[in-house]
Amino acid sequence: MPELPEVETVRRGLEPVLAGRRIARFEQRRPDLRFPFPERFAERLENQTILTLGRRAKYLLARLSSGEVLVMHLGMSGRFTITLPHQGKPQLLGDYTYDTGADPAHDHVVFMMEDGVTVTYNDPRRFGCMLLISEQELDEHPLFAGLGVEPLGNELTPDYLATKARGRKADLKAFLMDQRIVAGLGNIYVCEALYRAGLSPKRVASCLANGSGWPTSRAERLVPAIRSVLQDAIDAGGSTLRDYRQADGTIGGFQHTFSVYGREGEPCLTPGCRGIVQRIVQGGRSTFYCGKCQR
DNA sequence: CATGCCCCCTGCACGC
DNA sequence: TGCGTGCAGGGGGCAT
Repeated sequence: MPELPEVETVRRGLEPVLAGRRIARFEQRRPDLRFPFPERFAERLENQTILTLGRRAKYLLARLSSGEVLVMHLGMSGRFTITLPHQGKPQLLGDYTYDTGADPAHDHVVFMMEDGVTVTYNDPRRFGCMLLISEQELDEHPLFAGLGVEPLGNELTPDYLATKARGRKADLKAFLMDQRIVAGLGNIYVCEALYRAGLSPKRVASCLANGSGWPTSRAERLVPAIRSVLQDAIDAGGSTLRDYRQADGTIGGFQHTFSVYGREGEPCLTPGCRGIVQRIVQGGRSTFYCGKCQR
């Protein structure tokens, strides 16, 4: 799944075809994804103009002229495909060129914009979701109320991490995976950030604070590690695992830059380190790290 | 409140 | 070729 860099990449890909455009028709092909689709979903979308396409954590937020916000999450396998209209040919829903290689059986939702551009949401595992929430209620909605800081914003500081980590018994991996602490990190980028910071994923989270609650040098290292790995990934257009593609059909390249993720048994890339990347399981999910240079 | 585990679902790689 | 197993980028819900 798309973690923050992939969602941001998708947002940037969709923005030019969605923002400022009216949804002419909307097609919903099944009753639900992770949650049931909203009541009267198509009615509430059709003829609305998408004012802006934003992102919070791993959620895409399409602000509509009606005052509602279309909230979209890609889960593990969600993706969008943009299809341009055939030249000189009326573009009808269901009559579009499918160009991603994805199984059309999992095309659950189709947006047709006023200019004939089609945006299709495909999600084999259906862990994604779409919700309509009024703009006023967005911040108080259960999905958003508890979210932690945006890692690329100004609020992620060593002080913040130390405050949140103080007294925590969970390990660093679980702490950073917790969306209530830092919103948008996932399995890949937590592993990569901990590598960049030289911190073991098994270390207790409270090691980010000292006895007085002030940040330790570990917290000081972790902040730039998180920021840089996310920014580098965004700059590379996200990571492409299996058949994930960007909204415009091109493929992100950050997976070629992974230092530890998916590299079990391979040599650590830290200059001079003779360690081997190992895979362990934490909270039921794979963690990759070098036990030699990540302490 | 914090923590850990299960589950939702499909596709794919692997070993036999 | 077929089949069983384990694994996959998330996160809600529940028991403890």
